[in-house]
Amino acid sequence: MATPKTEAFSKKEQDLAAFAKALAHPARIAILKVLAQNNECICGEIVEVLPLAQSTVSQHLKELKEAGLIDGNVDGPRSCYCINWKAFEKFNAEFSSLFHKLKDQQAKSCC
Amino acid sequence: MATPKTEAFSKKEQDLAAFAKALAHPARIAILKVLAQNNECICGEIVEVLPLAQSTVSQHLKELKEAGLIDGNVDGPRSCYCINWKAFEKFNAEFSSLFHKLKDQQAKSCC
DNA sequence: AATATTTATCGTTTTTGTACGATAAAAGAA
DNA sequence: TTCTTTTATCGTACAAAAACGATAAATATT
Repeated sequence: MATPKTEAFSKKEQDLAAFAKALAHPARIAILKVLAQNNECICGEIVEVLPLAQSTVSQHLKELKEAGLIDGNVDGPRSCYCINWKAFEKFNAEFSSLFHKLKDQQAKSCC
Repeated sequence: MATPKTEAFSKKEQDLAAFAKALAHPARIAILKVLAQNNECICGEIVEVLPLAQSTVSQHLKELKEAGLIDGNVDGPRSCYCINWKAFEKFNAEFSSLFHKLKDQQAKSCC
């Protein structure tokens, strides 16, 4: 079977992996940049900038939203997205923490 | 077509995405933890700890290696892996940098 | 009311990821 | 040399991701 075994790992590991997965595509990193640069974070603007079809961009936005990294509000016929800084910072901190925790544990390199 | 369009993005975006992808599975995060905890980072030890088949672990190790996050030395019939701290720190810094750059750019939230 | 604009969702195709067993390769032990 | 141990790789199967066009839903505009 090729059923993923994500359940077999700790919640923290799962959460961090999910966060990393959300950033694991250049389009989604590009989207975050656009959201930070433009005050008007309208879906259409993102579509104009990225070299992807509208439906594909919408899909990436959905993934970022499900990961908690962005929020989206309906504004008439448009959708306005922006970065969820709280969540973003939390994950950034957890990631840094992993790095430093690992480094502290490392007694001495073996190879 | 469903051919990924990674080439259409900047190198920095691609690199960061590749780094994130390497961490986008709980097993690979777990492997990094084991590598940091044990001085003897033998493949077999990792296999014992993880709930995955030997071939699957070997595959994950390969991905981490290709991402540059770990180094692997052959030691007789065994393989000894350890974290490449230089690469790890570099990516950690770039990731933090992205976060702070985004945050500085954010003039005011719009939604 | 009819039309246009905007975006989410559906359906589909292709590619990549995840997982395993089986086997090959390499080195140590008998 | 033969056998055992260890790990990488191959082949395979299924799952999930990435991409697109088409369409539906919601709201403005005329």
